[in-house]
Amino acid sequence: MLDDRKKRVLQAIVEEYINTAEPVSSNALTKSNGLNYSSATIRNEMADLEKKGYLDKTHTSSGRIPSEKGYRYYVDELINDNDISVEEIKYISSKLETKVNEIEDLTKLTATTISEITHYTTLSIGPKNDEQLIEEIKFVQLGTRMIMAVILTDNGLVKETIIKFDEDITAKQVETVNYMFNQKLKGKPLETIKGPLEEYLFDEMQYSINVIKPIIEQIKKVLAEDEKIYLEGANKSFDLPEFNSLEVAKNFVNVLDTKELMEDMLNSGFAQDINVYIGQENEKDELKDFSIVTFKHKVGNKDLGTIGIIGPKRMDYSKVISVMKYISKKLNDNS
Amino acid sequence: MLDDRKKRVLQAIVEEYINTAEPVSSNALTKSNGLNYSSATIRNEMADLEKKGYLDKTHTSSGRIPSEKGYRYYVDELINDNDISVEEIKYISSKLETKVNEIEDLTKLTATTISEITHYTTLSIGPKNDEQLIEEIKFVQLGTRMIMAVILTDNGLVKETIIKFDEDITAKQVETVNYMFNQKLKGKPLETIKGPLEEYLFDEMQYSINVIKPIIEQIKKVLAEDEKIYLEGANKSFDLPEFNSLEVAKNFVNVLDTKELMEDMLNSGFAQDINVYIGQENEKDELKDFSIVTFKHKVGNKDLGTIGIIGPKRMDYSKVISVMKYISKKLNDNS
DNA sequence: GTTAGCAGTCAAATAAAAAGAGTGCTAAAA
DNA sequence: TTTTAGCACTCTTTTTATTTGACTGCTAAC
Repeated sequence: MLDDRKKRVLQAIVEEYINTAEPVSSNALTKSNGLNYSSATIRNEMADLEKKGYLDKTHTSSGRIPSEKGYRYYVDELINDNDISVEEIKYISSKLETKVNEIEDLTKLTATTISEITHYTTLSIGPKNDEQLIEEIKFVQLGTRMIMAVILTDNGLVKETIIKFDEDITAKQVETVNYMFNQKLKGKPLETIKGPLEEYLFDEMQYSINVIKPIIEQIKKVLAEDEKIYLEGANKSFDLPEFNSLEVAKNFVNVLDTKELMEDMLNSGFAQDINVYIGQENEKDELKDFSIVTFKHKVGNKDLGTIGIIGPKRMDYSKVISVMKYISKKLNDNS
Repeated sequence: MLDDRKKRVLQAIVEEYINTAEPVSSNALTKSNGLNYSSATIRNEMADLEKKGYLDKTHTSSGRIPSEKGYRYYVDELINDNDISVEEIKYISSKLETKVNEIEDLTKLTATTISEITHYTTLSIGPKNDEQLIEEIKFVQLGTRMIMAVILTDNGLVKETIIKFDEDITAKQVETVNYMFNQKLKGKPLETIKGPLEEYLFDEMQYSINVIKPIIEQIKKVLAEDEKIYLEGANKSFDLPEFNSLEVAKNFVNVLDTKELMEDMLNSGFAQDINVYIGQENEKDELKDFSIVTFKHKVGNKDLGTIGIIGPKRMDYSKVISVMKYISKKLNDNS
């Protein structure tokens, strides 16, 4: 579609703009990137690229900036997905050696690492747990009126919650509950608990409904609770020139303060493990000014959670994607 | 020190400025607050108050704004600490009826409520736990190579963590560990665990040092982990005119993104249960543009955590303090 | 196909002028 | 002695005009 020189011009403009945040002039390009043509020639190419929709102007006599279509073409066709230095590789390796006990901690650690290398704001969320299978539910008595429920899944997820009662609980009761829950739920997907659990548990346990009811309520509540989203490096974005616009800055804080938006970001359709959404490609209006790169974090087929990067459309896609790919490879090699 | 009319003028200026965010002119005051004097008279009073340091001007011919000394005087002497409407009382009551299972959840709930009523950004942190006494430590086997430790304190705090091993663990070992830890730690303050625990546990348990060592490490790690700080309503601040200055906005995001600053805010000396820090009164430079109100949240003598409000110096101190006092009273009455 | 060169465009920076909100002070009134 | 009317003066904000400079588009020559 685009001939070779046009591709080179487009790539040069995108990369220059990512670096400088200033509209790129024909003159600026003659010096760089092996584009040994006069500015007039470049100007002709630029005019063509603009006509085709890959470039925009901020005003009639300004330099060019990439359009969203331009960024998209760059991401799909021109990107260098190995844009990662030796130092960065070293840094990532050392970070990933940290020992963690819970899955979510690994995802958080990865998110932090990405944020540190790319200088963008990252979000992370633990694995979706609905499909995970219940391996065991343990009930531990913590006091005369307090027990703890611990749910283990085949994926290594551990979820625990405390349940308080208005009356004393006997060890026998805990034991019965323990037996009953495991009897009914072992091997079932975690989402079973979210369903009408009462029905088939109550029948058999009429005798201690006042014990079992608060348990079910609390467990449901904990599982229903929105997953925690971890935010890393919010202030980093504010050093970018885009955020000198109060409107953009406000919008950004608003996004980070609105859980639904963040969940939406992290859960948008996953054609690939790495997905890029540029400006208007985001469904939510609030995100139209930003680009988002999501990264489905997994080892083998085991889902570890999702990491999202949010930044300006003028994001360093090469760097971001390179880092994600490298981390993904590294994690899978290690295991 | 200040005669009655001066107090009334100062109070009117502070309140007017809190409402409008605009320098207050002598004219604006003649209409309000039962100050039935001509603007010239008010001007004379204002000039006096300025000479005494309670007011500032933004330029020679501008209206007046309160100085930090002015705000301080207002907070100490002129404030109405019952500035709370029937609707607000209803709202708070309904909120506080929500059943919560963990202390931190109550503190979080309270923080959310305060944020919703005052429209300021709030931070909250759970109770300091160092002085709490260990009531019991339970070890629960979750798998052949995984156990969970649950620490209960006299204050109702529950802290749990997972420990993974490189080799299989027997039920007998867990039992021994259980016995040993409780033997040594029951009734001791939680901070004991942070100390050189190994010394007197290792001696007696040489035989299973490879079991006990990872346990100690992990428990220490969990307790050492910085307390989680919950943030509520960050974007609310951005609607305030103060935050139209990019510098202020940036500073604010920076504060909220820097854990140490937030911890500092929440832990500054507690002469009273409610403390107000106005602008320069804050120790940290980064907070000099803001006012902070901290609220030591407790029932009886039981510490439940701390809540902090951060906003511009032009904060509605009356509202904030009234809400805090009301919640405090309410909680203590209920229990 | 490429390039030099020039006219034309627009944003950004600088300067000058006008409008408006308030104060401080003085002298008169209460 | 306290209060107030009124006016000159100050300083910000808004508006308008002017200049500068970075680019482009286009044409004609290479």
